[in-house]
Amino acid sequence: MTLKLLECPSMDVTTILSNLNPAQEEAVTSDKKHLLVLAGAGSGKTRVLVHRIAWKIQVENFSPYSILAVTFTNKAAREMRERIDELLGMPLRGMWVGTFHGLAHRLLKAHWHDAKLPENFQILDSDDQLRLVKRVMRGMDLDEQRWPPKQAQWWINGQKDEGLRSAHIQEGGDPFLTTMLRIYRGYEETCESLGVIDFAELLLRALELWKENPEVLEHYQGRFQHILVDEFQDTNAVQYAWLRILAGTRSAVTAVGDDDQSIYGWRGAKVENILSYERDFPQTHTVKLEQNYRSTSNILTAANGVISKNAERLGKNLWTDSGEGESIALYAAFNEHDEARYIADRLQSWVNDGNRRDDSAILYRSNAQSRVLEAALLQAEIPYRIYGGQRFYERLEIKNALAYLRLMLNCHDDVAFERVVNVPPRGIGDRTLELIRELARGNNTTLWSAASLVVSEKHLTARATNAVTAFLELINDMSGQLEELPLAEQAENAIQFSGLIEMHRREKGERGQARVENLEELISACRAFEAEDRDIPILPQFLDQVALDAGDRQADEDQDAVQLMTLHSAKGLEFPLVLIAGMEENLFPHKMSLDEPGRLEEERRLAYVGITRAMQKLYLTFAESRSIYGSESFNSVSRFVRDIPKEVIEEVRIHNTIARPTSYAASSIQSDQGDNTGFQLGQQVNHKVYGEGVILNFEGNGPRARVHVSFEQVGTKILILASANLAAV
DNA sequence: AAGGCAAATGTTTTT
DNA sequence: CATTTGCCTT
Repeated sequence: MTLKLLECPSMDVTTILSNLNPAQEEAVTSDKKHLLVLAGAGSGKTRVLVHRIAWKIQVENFSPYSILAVTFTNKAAREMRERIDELLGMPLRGMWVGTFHGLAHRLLKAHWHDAKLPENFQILDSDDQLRLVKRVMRGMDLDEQRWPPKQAQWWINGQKDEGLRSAHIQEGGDPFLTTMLRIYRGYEETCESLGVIDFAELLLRALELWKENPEVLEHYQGRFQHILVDEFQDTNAVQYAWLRILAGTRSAVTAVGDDDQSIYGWRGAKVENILSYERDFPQTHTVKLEQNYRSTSNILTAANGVISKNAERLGKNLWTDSGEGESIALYAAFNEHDEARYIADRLQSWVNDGNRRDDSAILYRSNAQSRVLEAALLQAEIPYRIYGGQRFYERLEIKNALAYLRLMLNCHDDVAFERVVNVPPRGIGDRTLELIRELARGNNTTLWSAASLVVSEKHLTARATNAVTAFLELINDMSGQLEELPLAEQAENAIQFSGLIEMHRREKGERGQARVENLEELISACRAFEAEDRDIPILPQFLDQVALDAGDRQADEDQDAVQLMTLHSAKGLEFPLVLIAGMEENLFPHKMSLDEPGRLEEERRLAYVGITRAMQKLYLTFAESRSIYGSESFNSVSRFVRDIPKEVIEEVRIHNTIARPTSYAASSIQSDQGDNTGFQLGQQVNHKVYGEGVILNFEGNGPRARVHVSFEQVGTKILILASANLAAV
């Protein structure tokens, strides 16, 4: 017994500290009250966090029960827990690890009464929220053209992220503010009466719970002696306030972040929180992690070159002791198709050189860019996997199925009721529904009760009454069968009896098929779901989890595939090979961010994030001509490319010297040039002698046209189309 | 009440 | 260009 106690800690100290560099070790073992770790990209940020937790538990003998670790994404939370378990060699019990939203939810569930919420409050996702905002606005008779509901939703969330309720906001003479405020008030009231809360509300309520209930706060302040926060630069005002109040004067806080990787300002994140930290948490020890273990020095030179142009920085300089590595390739594509083809071609040789596709990624600024890239990969038969885009639990068919499950659990769930009362179509139209809504408002009851009343009091035509009755009975029957069934069977019943699956089966095209498959996927997800608490029925647990987790693991991980994603979703990831497409002004930096210096700096940080994802080889590509929304635009190469020191860049093809059409000429010439030639601008062609190339320009029409082709081997040639014998590739 | 057509509308995203 | 949204007809 004694022997064991003596033996273990010393062994653990070596395990916990082995393979840490001096800065990392300093951060892990720091015993000043608070700790701020400014961790550059690829400097071992998560590692420090995980090892510090292990240090607190195994060396300083803190109970896991007294530790709280907060992240932004479910994925990060899962990963952190796994890595701690792994390091300690056993699963941790009692420690709270979760997202801000997940933890807030947990608190509100435990203290629903003090938080002034109904016990079974529901969480609105942004789609539900938008529907509600629309509903509120319609009730106010606002012109949806003049006041877009999306904008109102955005505005409300912005206020909530700042911790402002409608009552806190001063009304000026500004008609915009007046209207937004009116909507905000109406929306607050509606949420209140429905017993639903949106994502921002989750955080705000949790903060207010503590502010207004000192005894609740006291309990958690006493419990959590150590609070650790990941991605600190992404915290918004409410999250920061939440941390401060929880920490109080006793708890020790560790914040880990990187001001250079703050890319969510548009969502309410405040980099300034890093600056306020040392002021608000006195006795802070600050450690900078600047040694990078990820990238070659050429890649870091490029990254530093880009980020150093930002004025608002705490200042860090990444370095590495690994070698220079390969130079950064820059490709000037003729248009977006040429760009995509080049990328596919580079990926092909990556694989031919014996590398895995999994180790490569194509990054872009906006999702719209993925289409062309996909087409090129498809043609080159390179398997790929797209991240982002629509999330599993946000898909229409999935949300409908979940709405049925929610109704089965609680028929007074108005949000779910509205969603599926006429899906699939069962003859309950707008007129009928409006009557039910009115009745519900008048009697201050739920839609379900109002619908029952409409039936029993025969307010409607026989046909409509029958339709409503059928719906009420359907839900009743389905709820009746709920008892004691495994979750997967409950879901299967919901999908089956509601007619959802039948509706999508009949839907024509691939879309219907995909939706049927998604519904089946939902059943598998139910089968795989494990209840956290065995004493509570499984369905409500599942629905809560689903509300807080987008379910982004849907992509099948089996196949070795190239990863496609936006620069935003690439944060936190790394790949030996990275290709960043669309390095053009107006696209990246995006034209919407050009006017405000602050937003431009954020774009620059995004470029920094993108570049630092690369471990071995980085390609940057841009297109001289790109069609966006059908019309062609000519953008110059991104300023971020120009900020990379020349000596680490290798231009793949000398910029062709052929005068490219000005936008004026383009509109008049392009419509008739190249007609009847069988080829188009930017097309990849093959020539018997010169090899492969891309069509840059036409002179004249038909077979007698002359064509400018840029060949990979021999540069640009001008050929007579009729005698050149070009073959399409 | 449901299906069809014209018009509008396009960053980034987690929870 | 492509997709979604709203309006209008049947």
